[in-house]
Amino acid sequence: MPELPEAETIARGLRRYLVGKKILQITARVPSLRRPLNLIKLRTGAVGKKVVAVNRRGKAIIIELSGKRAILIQLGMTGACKLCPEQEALNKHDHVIFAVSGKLSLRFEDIRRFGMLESFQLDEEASWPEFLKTLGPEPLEKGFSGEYLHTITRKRKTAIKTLLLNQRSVAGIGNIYASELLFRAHIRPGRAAGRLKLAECEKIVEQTRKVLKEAIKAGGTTISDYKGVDGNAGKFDRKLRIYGKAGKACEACGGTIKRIVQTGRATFYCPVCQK
DNA sequence: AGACACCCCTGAGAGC
DNA sequence: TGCTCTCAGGGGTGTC
Repeated sequence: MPELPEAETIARGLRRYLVGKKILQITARVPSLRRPLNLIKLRTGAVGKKVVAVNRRGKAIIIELSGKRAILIQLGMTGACKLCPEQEALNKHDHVIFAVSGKLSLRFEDIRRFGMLESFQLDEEASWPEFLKTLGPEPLEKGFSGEYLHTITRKRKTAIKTLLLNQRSVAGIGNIYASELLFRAHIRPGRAAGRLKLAECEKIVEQTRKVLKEAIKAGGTTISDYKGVDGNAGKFDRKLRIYGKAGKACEACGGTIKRIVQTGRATFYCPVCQK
């Protein structure tokens, strides 16, 4: 499900209600998500601690706690964080429940269980989840520039879309926005990354920023099951120009939108507009 | 090193 | 109605 804009929307929602609250207890209703849940480590790291901040890194949400502890939440394909009154009935796929002061309940719901929850020490990089250590620059920050993209792509034969999906290149771009931003940048997803000119890399960076910012404004994308902390769906799906539109007319040129598969993931593009 | 295929899991929708 | 098949926003692992 969630890419950067969805994670950002969730992080903002959590921040608003969670900062200053105390984690009272953590319970799990399944033994594992993507990996076995280390409930003991989660509890030792978080129970009794106060929420200091809620941040986002790429597609992941980081709940910062007192004592420099933190919880990393990776949403996977179908993960969602919901905040509700503690007495509210549990849903079938509410897998991990955080009891929070003020009679609140933070619930991690995840139909496909591709998500991950990990506890770590913020000021000890050695304790960080591997995923965090290797994550590329934030696409909305200065580190992600045309020059950066140009540099890391030299001699790379990988398709540009595949490279953008790799979280080590840049953090937070997922399958939907990868198609959308390449459409807006007029670049074919199958182009060898190493053959892109500096000006094209700049265009990609510019359109990445634009599309992500627009999506954050709209509260994320809803394909089927994305929800914000309050259960509200995002509205960006109404703004998608290319994703999921195979066989339909390109809004820019009227040409027919194509669907291809790259490393097992669907890609959509306009063969006329994108070179 | 880097580029893939495959796997984890449930549910929705299409087609028969 | 109910079966079977395909597909789905992520990312870790193993193999060539």
